[in-house]
Amino acid sequence: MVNKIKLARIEKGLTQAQLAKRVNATRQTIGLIEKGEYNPSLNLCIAIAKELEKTLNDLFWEES
Amino acid sequence: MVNKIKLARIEKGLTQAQLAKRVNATRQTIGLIEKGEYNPSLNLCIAIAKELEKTLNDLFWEES
DNA sequence: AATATATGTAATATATATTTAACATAATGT
DNA sequence: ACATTATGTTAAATATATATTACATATATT
Repeated sequence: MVNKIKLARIEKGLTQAQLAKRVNATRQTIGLIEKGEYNPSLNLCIAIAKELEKTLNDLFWEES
Repeated sequence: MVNKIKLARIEKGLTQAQLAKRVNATRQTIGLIEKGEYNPSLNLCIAIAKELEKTLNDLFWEES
């Protein structure tokens, strides 16, 4: 399963480092979130979503 | 502005303590989230949304 | 071959979310 | 009046998200 965040980031033509800078995070944090090994804060999720022109549901929600 | 989470919780007929228990959090944490003074973790947001039968966007997303 | 870029990963430090415990108040029921 | 329930709030302790620094690798470019 390829990550939705990674896909959205690549669609926007951004590197991990570029996205990190725009959301005031580090490259490492972005990498871990994309790996799905993280439990990021709501504010960071919102910042990422806005930067990638997606919503929270688009990137972080899965119907079960 | 009354909180969307508080509204959804009351609609479900739950107290802060009851919701807290169901999402493995404390009453205080729920209270602070409802006050909007908190930056909760994504996992907690997801747990709250599922328990209240809402989505992340319903409770935590605002168009700007 | 050498350099630059993008990403993976690990150790330690720091900031902050969350818990625990406690006390306060308002509302309700007996 | 008394007890109970729901919520507000605060202080200190604990867990964990995030930053910082560093090194490694793979790929592309010159």
